[in-house]
Amino acid sequence: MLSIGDLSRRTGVKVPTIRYYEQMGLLAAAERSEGNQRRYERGDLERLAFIRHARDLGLDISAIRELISLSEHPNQPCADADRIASDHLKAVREKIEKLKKLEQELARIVSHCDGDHAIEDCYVIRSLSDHGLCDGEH
Amino acid sequence: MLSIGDLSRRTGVKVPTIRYYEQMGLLAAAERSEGNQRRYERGDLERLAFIRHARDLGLDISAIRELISLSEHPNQPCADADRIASDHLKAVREKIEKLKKLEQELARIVSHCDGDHAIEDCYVIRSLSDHGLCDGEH
DNA sequence: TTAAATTCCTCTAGAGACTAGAGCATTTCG
DNA sequence: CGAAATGCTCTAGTCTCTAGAGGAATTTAA
Ligand SMILES: [Zn+2]
Ligand SMILES: [Zn+2]
Ligand SMILES: [Zn+2]
Ligand SMILES: [Zn+2]
Repeated sequence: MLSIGDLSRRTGVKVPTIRYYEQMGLLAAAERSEGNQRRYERGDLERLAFIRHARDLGLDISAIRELISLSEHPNQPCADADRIASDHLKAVREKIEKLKKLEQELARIVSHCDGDHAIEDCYVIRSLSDHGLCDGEH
Repeated sequence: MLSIGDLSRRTGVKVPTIRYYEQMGLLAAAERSEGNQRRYERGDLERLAFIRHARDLGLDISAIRELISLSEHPNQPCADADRIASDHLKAVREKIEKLKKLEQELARIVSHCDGDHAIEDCYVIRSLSDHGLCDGEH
């Protein structure tokens, strides 16, 4: 039986975060010691590692909740799990595209300023005041 | 004199957001009508457009607050403004790098699953359970 | 065995950048 | 003049945690 601190050390998930996941319904409510402290076993360790890995890949809590509930029906088809992952991949790609546009615009703005003149002539300030100076939309 | 709704229509910033910016100290507290409604003039329009553009470029409230206070000292050197923009550009680039790693990993995971088998054999679920199947870190 | 050190408990609040809604007041238009 | 549109303040909710208060349980060392 592991304490919440043990679980935390073994998974790299902070103690309050573990309690938060329990509250959000990702982890089943743990058994308790006589003194009301949480006690975990191997299965909880695995599930928390699953959650952690999914979070690291950027999935949100509700997606993880779905994935967990899917994984509890091993004989069902995996189409839903596939869709969740594909949707997330799509969202990540869209985010990258947006950030790339920002990056281009910001790089252009920064390149016009050598940091060595007065604010009133500064291209950084001027281009923030006037989107007309930008190349694209954002 | 413009009402808050006029300002909103002309800048594309929603009314509650304008009030929020005032509360955060980005916009000066507006003059008021006899009936206590906010009244704006041209200068406020320009400042709000500045804020909006900076937000669209991903700068956060505190960076914008700094930029505004810098722009009120037109004769000072622009090194600080330059630094704020460069730091932000750097942060955007780092975010892109992280997302690209996620994208690769997710694309790999999704490509191993055709969505047409049982959950217990599903590569999506298995790779979430085991980071060892991943190519890189995240 | 007992005292000290560590870990644990619950609950509340805060982060960031808004957004939604309640309940009421003012302004505008026909 | 009366209805519709717009405005006001205040509170609470979004999301994923994180920090802290105040107190209880557990572990370690003397
Ligand atoms: Zn400059
Ligand atoms: Zn622009
Ligand atoms: Zn599959
Ligand atoms: Zn991984």
